[in-house]
Amino acid sequence: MPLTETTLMPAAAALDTRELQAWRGFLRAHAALTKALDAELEARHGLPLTSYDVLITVESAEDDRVRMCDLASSVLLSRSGLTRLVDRLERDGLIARESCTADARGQFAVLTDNGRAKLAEARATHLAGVHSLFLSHFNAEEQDLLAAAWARVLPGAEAASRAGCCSS
Amino acid sequence: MPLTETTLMPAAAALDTRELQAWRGFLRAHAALTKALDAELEARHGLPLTSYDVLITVESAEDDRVRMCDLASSVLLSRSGLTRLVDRLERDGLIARESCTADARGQFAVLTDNGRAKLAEARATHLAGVHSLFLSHFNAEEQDLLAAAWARVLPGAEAASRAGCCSS
DNA sequence: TGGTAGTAGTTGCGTGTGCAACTATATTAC
DNA sequence: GTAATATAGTTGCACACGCAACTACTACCA
Repeated sequence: MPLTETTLMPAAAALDTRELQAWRGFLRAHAALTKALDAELEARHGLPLTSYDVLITVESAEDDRVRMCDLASSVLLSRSGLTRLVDRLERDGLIARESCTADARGQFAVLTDNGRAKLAEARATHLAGVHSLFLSHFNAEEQDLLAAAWARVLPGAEAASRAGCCSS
Repeated sequence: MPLTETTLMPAAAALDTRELQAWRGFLRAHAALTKALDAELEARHGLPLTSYDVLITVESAEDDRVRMCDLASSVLLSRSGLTRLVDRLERDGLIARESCTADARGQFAVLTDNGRAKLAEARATHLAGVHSLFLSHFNAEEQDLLAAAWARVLPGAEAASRAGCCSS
């Protein structure tokens, strides 16, 4: 239980209820949304959310192919994590690897026909889920506010996450 | 498309840029924020974010003790995941287990003195991080808007995530 | 040209997590 | 009181992920 006032650190006051609801709501909303969307995609199409993410990223790229390193940063995975994920998608026939002629170190992840078909199925499910569970709660103006909010938060957050530790 | 009621729209069109920024920004912001906050807590106090979450939940409970199952749902972990996490915290001397006299199946996770001390250290770091990376980007009114947004999203999202699949 | 530094991708290993099965206790029905 | 069912917590297992080390290649520089 709360005992003494916080020590002599800067800005160490506990969060007030407004802050707490803004922050913890954000965390809970993310957890619930990703869990629900992942479960739905998995149940209806046997496709985890991360795999869907890869497929849609590849599909939206020029010529249905993306370099592995670009893909990794797009889908928020480490390079090794992406290697393994693409291994699975290749095993399932949804993605193929093609080597890059311009840079012999490079590999492209390329969408196969099966991958395109699977994505066509899954996209409707996923978009409907994102709409009904998230976007439908906001009108256009509110969506703009959210987008603006992330635009303010993201630079600092991504810098801090890359740095490993935010200066202070 | 700012649909007002949750109309069952089948063939969902692709997200427009406003929707995309609201949704993907949310995902990226969460990933970056949790990664940065976790790394900072780990670097400065050797405490992962999930462990911090457990400690603060226990501390804010009556008598510094919480039943395992309540703790699991508070920190968004499965029961088995929580068992293992509490194992680690017990090994590190931050949490102790005490059996529950009222229900012989039950266990309490109890904060130890070391746990309380560690939490006192870590709290300042974490709160400063949450402020600087997230809350500082919003004034009080905007924080209220965010809180209201999560209040709208959460019931449906948590219901869907519990159901396993939100049969649209 | 040769040497050094940097980058792309993969692999070995450790870790944190969920699911399903299990034990032990509680609750309800009869 | 006993049987059927539900719940609390733990354990076995599988899996997805990150880090660090490694190979292969590219880029830069003197």
